[in-house]
Amino acid sequence: MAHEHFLRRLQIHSAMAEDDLRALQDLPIQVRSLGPNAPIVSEGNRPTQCCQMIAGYAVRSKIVETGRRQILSIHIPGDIPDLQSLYLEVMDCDLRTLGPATVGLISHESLRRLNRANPKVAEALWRDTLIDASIFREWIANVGLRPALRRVAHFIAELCHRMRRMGLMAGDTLELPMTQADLADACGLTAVHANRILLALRTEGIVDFRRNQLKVSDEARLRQLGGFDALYLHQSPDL
Amino acid sequence: MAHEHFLRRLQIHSAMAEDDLRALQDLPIQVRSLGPNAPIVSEGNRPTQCCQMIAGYAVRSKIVETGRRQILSIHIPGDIPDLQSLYLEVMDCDLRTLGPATVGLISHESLRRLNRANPKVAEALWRDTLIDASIFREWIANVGLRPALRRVAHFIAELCHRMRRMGLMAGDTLELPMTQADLADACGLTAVHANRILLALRTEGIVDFRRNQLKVSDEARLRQLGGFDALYLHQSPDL
DNA sequence: CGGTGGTTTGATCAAAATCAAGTGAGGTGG
DNA sequence: CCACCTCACTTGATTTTGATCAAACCACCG
Repeated sequence: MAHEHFLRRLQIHSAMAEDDLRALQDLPIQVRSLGPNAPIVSEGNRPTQCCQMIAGYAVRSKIVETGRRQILSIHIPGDIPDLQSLYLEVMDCDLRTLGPATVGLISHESLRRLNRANPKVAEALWRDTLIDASIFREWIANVGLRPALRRVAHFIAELCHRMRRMGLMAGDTLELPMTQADLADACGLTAVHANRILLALRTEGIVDFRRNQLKVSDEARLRQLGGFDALYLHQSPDL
Repeated sequence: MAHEHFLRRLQIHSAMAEDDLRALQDLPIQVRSLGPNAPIVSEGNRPTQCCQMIAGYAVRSKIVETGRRQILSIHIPGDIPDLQSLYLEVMDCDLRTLGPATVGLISHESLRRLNRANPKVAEALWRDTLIDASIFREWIANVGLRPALRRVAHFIAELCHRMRRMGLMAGDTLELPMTQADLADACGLTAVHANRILLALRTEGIVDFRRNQLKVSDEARLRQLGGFDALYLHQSPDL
């Protein structure tokens, strides 16, 4: 079922009644499989649909004048990484897959109609974009003032928390098709330095990330190192 | 009139009909004067109202485990820096004034009621929070991968653009009650280094920021240096 | 007049970038 | 099946950027 993760995602922060859920489930969705590193939408585009992650990962990113790339967010199944495009005409960043991924496309038109018809759903989607913004705030602080080791730790801690919460990470390992250069771009580091940080985390016995396999041996220390506190993810209190 | 800047602000990105504007104007608002560096809301709070800037500046910020502070955004008259609190229960960052400021408080209840009654207005406010998020994205890229000089240049270029657009900056100077330490916190630098960067910008004849007075002598070079492109501010095309 | 908070300057240090050269695994075509 | 290629990763040496430490300086204020 294409909507399964999506509904779970929204219910993490917004309580909804049966008919709200049904209305969401009735949204027409067009499923598409994408290869690794495939563009979904790019800066300057004017999309007419939103993209919901069904399987795999995607990242939003920007290129600055010096040619370097910054990853702004990472997205997991259930996320709608470009929900902002529903009310912002033009994309201000790129969105592309990390590994192979499958996404569901939902037209702006059907989403806007649903928003007008169902304020509860509109509120949930709005809240979703607000949490998106909250994560950006945390990332500004992360790249702005944490040293590299803590910065990488925070990134991994957040990812694990979000994956676990969606039931997508059972034990302590995760399939994560991300190169060290990608990780570097997400943390505002160079690939070389990211490599050394990963080595440090490995020898410390905290996390081992190699060959697209992430193994978290000491999640408590990881969180503590990264100063990770899930408050900014705004999940409902009983989760 | 307390709503003046606020309405202008919303109309920068959202076209609204007469009665939408009137509905906004009818929102009950409680005006309050604040001293410099005064807290408005803090991380962990559960506010029941939003704060609209009428005069002066405010910043949102976070403190991380190492004790350092990161400024996440700067707010000018017309902004609603904590609009996100309308649908996010608990504050994930602090909000405080920079210099003396006057703000207008609007209850969540009245805003939520207006949102339900008037979808056009709800859409405008939603869009406002989406632009807020877009600015965060730009800031992640700014602190993540620009060297200090460009970073400060981008910060100042953005501020000038936003002020000018609101009709709050006529010539090339601006009253800006911000210390060099504040500027450093906004750019993820130390105060000492921020000082040296400001010196460089001054001797280059680009901007002169001293004693709360910002003078922009060469805005073109400032923008070019900071790689500033207003796209991410999502103003309507005719502005 | 002496505080105090903000700014300036200098000297030193540490973190991360850059430059450079490998290694190693997987994939393709001869 | 092997040779070769490419891309990701690794490691070392060096340089740059910005942080840290320390000490003045300055303006404003009580």
